[in-house]
Amino acid sequence: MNIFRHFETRIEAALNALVAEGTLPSGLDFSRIAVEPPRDASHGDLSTNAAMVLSKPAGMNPRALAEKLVEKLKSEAAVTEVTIAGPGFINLRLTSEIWLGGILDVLAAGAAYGASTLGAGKNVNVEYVSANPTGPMHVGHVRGAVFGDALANLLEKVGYRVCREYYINDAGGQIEVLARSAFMRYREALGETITIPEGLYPGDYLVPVGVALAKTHGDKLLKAPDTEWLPVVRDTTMAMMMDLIRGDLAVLGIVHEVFFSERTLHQNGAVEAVLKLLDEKGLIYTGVLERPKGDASEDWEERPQTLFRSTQFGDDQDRALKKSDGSWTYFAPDIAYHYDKFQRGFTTLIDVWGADHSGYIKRVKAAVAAITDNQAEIDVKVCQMVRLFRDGEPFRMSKRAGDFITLRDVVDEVGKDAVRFMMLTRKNDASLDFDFAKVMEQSRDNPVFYVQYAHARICSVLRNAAEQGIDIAEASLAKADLSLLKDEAELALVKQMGAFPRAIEQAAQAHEPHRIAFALNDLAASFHGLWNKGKDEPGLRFILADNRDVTIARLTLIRAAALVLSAGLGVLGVKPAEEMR
RNA sequence: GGUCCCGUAGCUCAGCUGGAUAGAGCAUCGGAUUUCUAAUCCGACGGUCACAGGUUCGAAUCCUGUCGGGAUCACCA
Repeated sequence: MNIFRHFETRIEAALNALVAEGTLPSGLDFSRIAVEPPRDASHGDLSTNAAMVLSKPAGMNPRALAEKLVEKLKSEAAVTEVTIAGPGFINLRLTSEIWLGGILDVLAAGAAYGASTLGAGKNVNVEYVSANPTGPMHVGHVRGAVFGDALANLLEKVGYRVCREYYINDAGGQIEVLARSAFMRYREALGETITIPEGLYPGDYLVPVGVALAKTHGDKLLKAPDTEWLPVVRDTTMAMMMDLIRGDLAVLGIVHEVFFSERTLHQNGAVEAVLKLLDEKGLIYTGVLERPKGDASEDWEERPQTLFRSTQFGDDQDRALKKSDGSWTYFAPDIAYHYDKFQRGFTTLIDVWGADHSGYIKRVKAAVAAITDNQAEIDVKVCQMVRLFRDGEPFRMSKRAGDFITLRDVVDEVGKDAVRFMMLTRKNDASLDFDFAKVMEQSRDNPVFYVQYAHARICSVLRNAAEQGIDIAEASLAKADLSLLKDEAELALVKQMGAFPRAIEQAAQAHEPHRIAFALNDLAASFHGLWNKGKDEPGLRFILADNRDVTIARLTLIRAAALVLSAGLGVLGVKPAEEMR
């Protein structure tokens, strides 16, 4: 049971009762009412702003309204005290039984703890990574990949049906460049000595592609004209690059359900179709864009182009759909792509992009609004840059060919779990510092370690208990007398666990998985604090030789805490550590 | 120049979609260990929430403007 959600409904019931007896007018909007933990725990267990929010529409003084509401809430089960504070906050204090009961919920739910039906099975499409298929993924892709994946997990956790999607940019000019680069490697594989010309991809990840081409085609392609070998080489290369990328993503534990090819949109006429749709709405014209202000470059020239009236949907400028030579811009198939998502039944779209694409948000939102007649909502999450540090020193990747840090480099050095957690310790729209040393550091300062250590510590205590012959089977723990948990720090931990489902829901609604990382850090802090309290007061230790019942109750408590930690880590895609070594 | 993001303690950052006396970690200072792993914990110190207006019962949070930092810009993808 989500205690906050439970009391939300109880408060609404109380308000409805007040409406029924004429104390409050009907037709009030309850949507802004919040039930939350008070900022200061001394105020109580729960706090609601109901009286303040409803005061104006009800035409009542907030405190007077609060008093009426308090009358109703006093009789509520599990409520021990109701007070009015400040401008009209209503603070509730609950029995410790109801909080302690939450421990059983955790045990019953296990790693699924915090799951809810908020999303009601609604389809959500999360598009993330979508890196150009021209080589292995580099470190710059990692944050968006982890963010998108954790967000997808989070939405699934609260009951959405999530489609994880990757848009393959396999139609642009860079694909031909890639194919030509692979062709060089093909010649190399046939025994030629090659030098990769300027402008082609020099990376040696194409060497296996050349070998594969040579194996399949022998020297047949050498004699063929461009028009013949190019499609062959392109398709083979693309397939191998996507395998490479899927492998990279797998290293991070990421698996997409749908890989959507841009090229298919050109081939099946979807781009023309969506342009026709926009044209019928009168949103397309031929015109000339103005020179961007502040652009003093020489090579600017006026060009008549096919333009989309994105300014009608909040964009700053109309946007080109065709280049001056009549071919499509990148934007045109992208509209078709988003329309395709809509046609596949998605009315909630989330795109995860890097900071370098932020200038693209308005036009895509405009396009989605236009083609779906505002029937779909799209949220574009931009992940700001990751700055890399080694031992506190920033370092940049040089642009020189081949000299970039790959996703695999990072994962090989610090491990999948550390990378994933660290990437989620900032909100997406703030830039993030990633220090290789800090991620591996075993200290309070490193949240990756700190949270893992809390979990491992609990596992360690449970192992010790088992060695001492204490039955820690789930079924036995479920029968513990939890009323023996009386210490303030114990109850604080229990309340924090009880608030966890709420944290999950709010993170999901805000599309902000980083909040889970912070909630876990807080939970770990409460546990470490409790553990250490047992040092000062031996009577508070988890395992007491002379009191089996209290021991069982405490082991149940920390077992539940471990489950909550692993539930949260699960959302982040991080495996909880059983021990630290 | 336009657009987007950021600006909160000396440093790195949270701040629950507008709530109560703005919170953590690091650093500094003072404490706790024959350990259920001290790889941890407890306490103290530390703030004009960049600045100026506005909206209202109430603003770090929303709006306008200014300043500072970053990203980005028309036929690349």
